[in-house]
Formats: sequence, C-alpha cells, structure tokens
Amino acid sequence: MDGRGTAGLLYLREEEIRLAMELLFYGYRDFTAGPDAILAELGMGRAHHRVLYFVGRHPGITVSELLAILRITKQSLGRVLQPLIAGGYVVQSRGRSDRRQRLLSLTSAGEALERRLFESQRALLARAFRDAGGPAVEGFRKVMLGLLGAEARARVGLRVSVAGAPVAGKVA
Amino acid sequence: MDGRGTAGLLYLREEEIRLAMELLFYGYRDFTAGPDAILAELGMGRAHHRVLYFVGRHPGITVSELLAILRITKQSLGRVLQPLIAGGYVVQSRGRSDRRQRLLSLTSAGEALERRLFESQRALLARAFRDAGGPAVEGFRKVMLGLLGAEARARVGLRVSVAGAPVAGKVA
DNA sequence: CTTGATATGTCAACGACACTGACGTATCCC
DNA sequence: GGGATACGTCAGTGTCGTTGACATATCAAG
Repeated sequence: MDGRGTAGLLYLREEEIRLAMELLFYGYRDFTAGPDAILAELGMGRAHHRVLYFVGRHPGITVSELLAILRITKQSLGRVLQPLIAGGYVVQSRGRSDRRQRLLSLTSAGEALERRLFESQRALLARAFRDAGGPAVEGFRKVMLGLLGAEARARVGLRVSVAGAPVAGKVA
Repeated sequence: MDGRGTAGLLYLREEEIRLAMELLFYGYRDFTAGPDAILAELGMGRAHHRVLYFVGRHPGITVSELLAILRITKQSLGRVLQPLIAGGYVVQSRGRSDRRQRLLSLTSAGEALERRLFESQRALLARAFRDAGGPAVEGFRKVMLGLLGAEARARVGLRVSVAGAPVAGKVA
C-alpha cells in the first residue's frame, strides 16, 4: 500500500535510533536538573559535582587519576577544585609513597553535600528503576555500557557484569 | 559474617544507583564525542548540532517551539542560529497563517550535515543495540523514559510506547 | 482603527566551564 | 647531578548558557 519494501525497515530503524538519541538528550538534562538546582544555591556548578562525586567514590585519589576520569585539563580542574578546598569540602594530603602526589578526599561537609546531591538523583533513578522493572534495568545497563568507549568501559565494566547479584566483595 | 543485615541491601542498592549514574555520565560523553569532533572541524559546537537535529526533525518549526524544546533563551539560540543561516544550513520562511513567525527548515546542505552527524551516532547506537539485544533495548527505553520530566515525556512518550512495532502512521 | 499581546531579533554584560601555551616547584628515580 | 613526573598557576581564548533592556512586525480584539 505504501510500496516501501525494505526501505520501510530502514525507516523504522532510523526512528528507533532517533528516539534513543532524544531519550538520551532529554534524559541526561532532566537527570542533572536536581543537582544543578542545589549547586546553584551554593554558587557551584556541574563541574563541582563531578569532582565531589569521584573524590567521594575514590577517597585518596590523585589529581592525575581524577583528571583521567574527567578528561579535563589540570587548569580546568584547578578552577573548580580550589573553591572546593577553600570551602572545606575537599582536603588534600601528600602521598605517602610519592610525596609529589596530592591525594584528595572529602571532608565531612563534602560527604554531606555529595550525599545530598546523590539523594536527589537517587530518588529519580530509583523511581525510574521501579517503574521499569528489574529486567528493564538490566537492559538499560547493557545498552549504556555499549555506548562507552574502551576507557570508560574498563572503569565500570566489571561492575555492570555483576550488578544485581549479591556480591560481598569490594565493588569499587 | 559481615553483620550487615538490611544495611547490606541498601548498600547494594546504592551501588546500583551509582553505577547507573556513571553509565549516564560516561555514556553521554562518549555518545556525543563523534559529532563533537565533526562539528569542531566546521567551527561549530554541540549547540549547533541540537538545532540541526530538531529543525530536521520538525521542518517548519517556529522559533518559539524550538526554544521550548531546547529550553534556552532566544539570545542563546540566536548566537547559534545566525551562523547556521549564514552558512546556508538553515532557512527561514514567514508563517503563512501568522506572518510574525519564522519557520525554520534545513537546506540540502543542512540535511547533509545533519545526516553526517546522525550517521556517526547511529553507528555507535546500532552496535550497542545489536550487542545488547532487543529486550535490553526495550528496557533501556523504559528506564530512560522514567528519567524524563513531564514536558519531555509528553514529547517522546507516545513514540516509546510503540517503538519496535511496525506502525505505518506518522510518528512525529 | 487604535491598542495590547505576541513572535522575533538584537545589543550589552556576565558567568560557567572547557581549551592552549608557558612557566615554576617539588619530588622521584636513575 | 639530571631528566622525568606530579602538581600548581598565570594569561588568553572559545562555546554556550544567562539576565536585562529595547525595537519591530504582526495579530487579535475592542
């Protein structure tokens, strides 16, 4: 009736791809809206959140490692890290084996703020997970993992493969 | 053995949430890397891509509608729209029923560029979909939809519910 | 036909967050 | 001692968002 033939499949395929693109665009934006609002009140932005998050996840992380995760320059990190240190959210300590390193950790104030930002996103994500159901969450992880480059996949890959399973060992 | 009791469940739950957060962070970044590189060669950025994308999706869209989708100010849009018009990627035409409106459409050059950007992301997304499998893709859509706010959900919600089904009607 | 609302454009200033390039210091390691 | 490494910082630039103010064209209603 429409004479599309195989082109019809390509059309649907493209629609599926574009739908996913829009879900990622809107989803990422709405997912970050909560923390953005909280941070704005404190005169901070998304870059501060990222530092708080990864320092919280990796206490004692070096500046170099943090730069590699965020993929920004040290100049960019400095602009956001200094206020966090001055504001009492992050502390530096010299490396024990290598005294050139500055190991970063959260203060209790830093932990509290990171927790507050986390809870904002946790609420949204937990609701989305609950509404979608367990198998859907598993599918979500699979697809998202496929979007990661080699470097990022190496960072989270192991955790994806065991997510949901009651593993007692360290997950970091 | 570790005496966690119910706290253990909460711990795993939090790990699951943090994993999703990191997947979204790394995934969004790596997903946009392809277009970013192409656009950089043309002296454009991600904002130009978004305009090209949504104008391509909605030929004849008004400036107001585009602003509502992107959630930016007209000043921000202007800075990115003017170069696209000057570069011959987008054309404006006065609205027929309302001559105040400037309806936006892509030129053939605009369509070609949008197509090039699209193909870059399509390749990545198609591979992720294929590797993950059909049910996983369905789960991905469900979870992502749950992250959208009411406004964005109204824009893509209908399409999500019928995605994958061979619907002949209009999908926009 | 005047008048108020609407759609759009634009000037100016600013802020957040990224970049390159260059340089300095402390420390490590050979 | 000397080169490499880890980190910090100064200076300049670019993208992309913001607010505020103002101009113009057009619509829609009294």
